[in-house]
This record gives sequence, C-alpha cells and structure tokens, in this order.
Amino acid sequence: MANSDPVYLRVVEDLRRQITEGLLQPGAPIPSRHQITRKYGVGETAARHALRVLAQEGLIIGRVGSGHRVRQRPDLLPLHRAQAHFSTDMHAIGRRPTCDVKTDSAEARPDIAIRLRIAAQSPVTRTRIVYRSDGKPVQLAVSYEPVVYNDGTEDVTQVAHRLGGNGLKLTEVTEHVYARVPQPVESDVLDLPAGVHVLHVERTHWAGDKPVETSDVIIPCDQFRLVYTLPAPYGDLTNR
Amino acid sequence: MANSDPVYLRVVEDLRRQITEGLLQPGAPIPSRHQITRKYGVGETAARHALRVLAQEGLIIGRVGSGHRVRQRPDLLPLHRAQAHFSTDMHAIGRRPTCDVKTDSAEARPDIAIRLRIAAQSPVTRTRIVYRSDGKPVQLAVSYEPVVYNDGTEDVTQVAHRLGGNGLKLTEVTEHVYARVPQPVESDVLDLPAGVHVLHVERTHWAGDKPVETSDVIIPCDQFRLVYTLPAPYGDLTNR
DNA sequence: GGCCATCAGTTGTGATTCCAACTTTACTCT
DNA sequence: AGAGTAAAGTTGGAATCACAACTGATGGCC
Repeated sequence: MANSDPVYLRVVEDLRRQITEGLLQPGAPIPSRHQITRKYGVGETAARHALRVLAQEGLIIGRVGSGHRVRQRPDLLPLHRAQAHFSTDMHAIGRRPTCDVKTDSAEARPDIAIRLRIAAQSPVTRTRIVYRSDGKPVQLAVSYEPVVYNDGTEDVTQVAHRLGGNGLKLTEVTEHVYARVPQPVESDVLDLPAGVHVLHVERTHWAGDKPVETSDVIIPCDQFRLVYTLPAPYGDLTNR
Repeated sequence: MANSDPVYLRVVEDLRRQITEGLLQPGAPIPSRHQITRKYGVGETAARHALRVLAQEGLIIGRVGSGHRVRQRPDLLPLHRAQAHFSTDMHAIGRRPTCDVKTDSAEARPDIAIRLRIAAQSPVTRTRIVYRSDGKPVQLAVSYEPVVYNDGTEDVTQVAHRLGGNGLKLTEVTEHVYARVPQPVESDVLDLPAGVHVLHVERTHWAGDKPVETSDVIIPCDQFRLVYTLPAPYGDLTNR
C-alpha cells in the first residue's frame, strides 16, 4: 500500500517521523534537495515538494542559501504561545522584528470591565503593542489590566512573568476568535484597506477564577491561518 | 514593483481578489491550469502553483477530473463553526462523512460541573460523537450538558437550535486550546498511537452568563493546523 | 427514450532543466 | 595574519513535458 503512495510522501513521512520523535532537534539541518534525491532515490520535484509540505506544516523553515532547519512548532500551540515565537521566527528568516509598546493613562472602560469582572467604573490600564517586521506593522495587540496590577508605568509584554513574581499563578487563557473586527477602531495602525478580513482574538488571562489581563489581538488574514484540514487526499488541500 | 514579483503571485492575487470581492461566489468554477496559462500568459508551473496556494489558503477546493471551485471558508471561522463544515466539505471531495452519536445515562462528574457552573454532584448527560470520513474516525467530540437541558434521550448535534427553541439564546463560545490530550482516556476511539500530538479544544457554550453545554473536541494534529504565518516571503512558508 | 461507451478536459504527481539570489566556506593576496 | 574575493552549495521560481486517474458530456446504439 505504501507502494502506491506518492513518492514525495515517503520522504515527508520519514522526515516528519524523525522530527516528531526527536531524532532531529529544533535547529538541526534538514537534508538539502540534492541530498534528498540521492538518499531517497527520488527526483528533484519530489524532494522539493516534500520540503515544501514540511515547511507548510511548520515543522521546518527554509532560508535561501542556508538550507532548511527544524523549527520550533508554534503551529500546534495556542495562539498566545504562537505569538511568543514572533521574534524568534522573524530572526530565523533574517527579518528584523520590532514592537512599539505604548501604555495609556488609566481610565474607565465599562466594556472591558465586564471582561475583567471588575466594577464598571474601575479604571483600567491600556497597553497597545504594534508588532513590526522590517518596520511594517503586521500585528496589533491591545491589552487591558486593572490598575491594581499596573498603574501605567510599565509595559505588559511580560505579563505572565511579572504577575508570577507578584505571587499570582496564571492558570488558564480564554480565547474568543472572530473573523472580523468588531469595530473598525484600531485598524488604522495596521494600515488595512477598508472591509478587509482580520482574525480577531479576544484573550483573557486568568489567575484561578480571577481575570488579571484581557487583550484584543488583531491579525490580518493573510498573516494567520486557522486551517481545518483532514487526511489525504483532503488533508493537504494543496498537493493531493 | 509588481514587475519583480513572482509570476504566480499575479495569478493568485487576481483570483483571490475576485473571490474576496464576491465576483466569484462559493461553488463557482476556477479557470483550469490550461486556461490560466493562456489567460495570464504564464507557464504551467506558475498556474499549478497559484492554484495550490489558493487551495492551501482554503479559498478553493480541487477535485480530480472536475476542476477547482470556490470554497466556503471554514479556515477563517472559529473552530466550532469550522466543525460545522465537516459534512459539507467531506461531500465536496467525494468522501462519505458519518458520525456516531452515543448518549450515556446521566451521572455526577465534579470536574465537568465546574465548567458548567453547577453543583458538584449534579448529574450531567454525556454525548460522544465520533466523526468519520469513509469509516475512518478522524475526530472525537465529547459533550456534557446539565440534565435539566437533556435527560439523555436526545443527541446534542443540534444543541444551538434546540436550546434556541427553549428560549435560550447562545451568546458566546469559549474555547481553550491545548496541544496534547490532558488524559489519554478517549484516544482509543480515534485509534491513535501512544504519545501522539492532538489538538484538544475545551469548548463551552454560554447563554448569557450561564454555561449550557461544554465539550472536549480531540483532533489529531495531522488533521488540524493552527498555522501562524506572515506575509511574503515569510507568509507562505512553502513557496517563497 | 434510455443506456452505455467513448472522449476531451482536469487534477495530481513526477522528471528534468535552468536561473537568480543568497549564504557559507575556502582560498588567495596583500 | 587579516581582509577581500571566488567558488560551491542552497532555496525559490519557472518552463516544459509526460502520465495515471478521474469527471462530465457527447453521441451512438438498442
């Protein structure tokens, strides 16, 4: 049965096995196109195709001139963990990741207060983080905290660490995912054309049963995919 | 600048624009490989590549012998909406979707009671749904409801409709996403090898501030991707 | 009219070849 | 020795050709 399978799948499955089993650790080099043709006795098309599929799965990452390497796997992690890979992934492909962090003075936000389970008129601290790749903004995160946790003098990028230091243990994260911006408020920062689809993630960090921070993450659709796939021939919608 | 762009991107962008702008409605046929080579004056490789990229984005779906068509877009929807497309998507590619629904008699489940915000000893109704594609199980959903909503005599597949009929309006859905099974309990149904990665979604349907149903959805990783991508050349990790 | 076979069209896969841009390494020259 | 250069290797993009499996429609035959 494995005989009738596409040739490139043999390569994909063998390399994937080596990666998932830990034989190839993150950062380890993957055989090049030429090496694959020799090792597996396949054509160049199949080798290239195999690498493409693995890259598309997020298992490896390629760089012109340098080769493919095993990648950390943000694709299988929740969004808030995947986001933590932004900087490392940008570096991995030679891009310069930056982010602006701007913390506003505290004010009352009844809509946010509901999410934070606090009194409607309690002031919250707003932090806006614009993630950029080579200067181009590609992601916007707007984070809100009760003022008791942050009076506006520090940024929220390391919220987990800091709150951990305060003796609060973050136990879970709630994410609501929408396919559109609820309001067109913040889209100016990302320089999106009107009516564009975005992925909107409303995220709340909880410590026990108490929410300590909530945020809205806005990512244009061409930058995030929540792909629902099934095994072959449905699985890789692209290749089979 | 558009001159130095890859040729296949011209095709991708033009077709994508037509789809997102609604010129090509879901179900509409996409030009074939040959037609693309003629219309856009590109080679067959570029045409194939363009179709592959659009398929990988979930915008179109291909079928051998029949061609590509504009697809519904479950990829940009929350998981619980994407799941609703299981049956239609399976049909679209000529697979036979089935699902077993089994509802247990009610018993007390303190762990679930916490999620449903009910008393620890209150009985809950458990419903297990095994989604199959051509008989092969590809997805498992275990759903729990307070017995007040379901005494075990009906299944939960249409929970939204039924509760809507009861005068309850479902307002939001909470999803917690994990990269591994918390317990190895249910994995036997899916016939997964030990230690395999799965996407575990803990989902709760709320009516106002009252949870009415909670479920665990378990999907093997090769069947679901939460792909974190950025624009070219990072965007399509596979092709550029 | 209804049924069946044929055929053109389409996708998925594959081989082969080529080139530009880039990275890394090794080497040569000062 | 150090710096700059050249060469080899790598990826991404692209063209061209080929074939198996499948679909849909056409047309002929009963």
